Amino acid sequence: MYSTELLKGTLKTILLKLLANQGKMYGYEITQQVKLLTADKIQLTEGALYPTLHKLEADGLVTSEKVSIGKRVRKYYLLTPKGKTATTDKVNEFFDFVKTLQLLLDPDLSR
Amino acid sequence: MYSTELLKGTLKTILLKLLANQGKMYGYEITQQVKLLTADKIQLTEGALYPTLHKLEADGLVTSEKVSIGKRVRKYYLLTPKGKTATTDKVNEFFDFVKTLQLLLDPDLSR
DNA sequence: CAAATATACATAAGATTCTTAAGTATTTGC
DNA sequence: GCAAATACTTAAGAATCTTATGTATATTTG
Repeated sequence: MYSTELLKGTLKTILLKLLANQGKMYGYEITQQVKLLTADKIQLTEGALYPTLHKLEADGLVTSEKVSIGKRVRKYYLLTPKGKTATTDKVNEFFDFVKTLQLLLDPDLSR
Repeated sequence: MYSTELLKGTLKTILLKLLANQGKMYGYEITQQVKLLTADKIQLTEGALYPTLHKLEADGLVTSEKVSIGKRVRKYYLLTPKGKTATTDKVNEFFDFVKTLQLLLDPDLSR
């Protein structure tokens, strides 16, 4: 587990990219996928996840559809066209940022 | 320039590593170095920088010494032993985090 | 030489984003 | 049947950033 201050600023990017890869996902599924894919190193908390999903929806990057499973309701999220563009932009920006940070944090690698 | 939410969580790491590389630096010098080394892509704001330096000092990771330049006073910061350990830890943690995020953001690279 | 720009630090108000916590309810496994 | 897992929501508080303001000295430039 990381000192989660690192997660700040990358949560939206993670969510968008997962949706881009998987088509559609619901909140709980996202937490499990992230836990699995990162070998427990990143564990999303509900208090961060759900408000962020709502924000993405409010910003028009995702839409949601409710699906009843028995008496329970799952809320699936999927990317809008605007969301697809945003995903590419944000992922690129992240890797660019990392490259830039390497100039500061690891001068040997950037020679 | 990046959507600065990415900077969150990495500012302390940047400051510590710069001090580790350069021995000692003062605030304004840090802003200029970062601007230069990142080709203007990262520009630290004073409102973020100075409180963070104060925090690092309060946490015992750096000490400061004031140096008079004419009538003006520069405040140099330098790492404590505790700060040196923290620098290594934080830089390692950052690169580990990036590696983990690649599992999520760029599945092709992690095969 | 006056005005603009650069150097240098500090801090407060507000915004954003996270953690922690509490609440509600259904389903599965033992 | 009871614990754990599934599933979503929201509120209070903490942390970290931006924007803005304040103060002051030094240098550059027209």
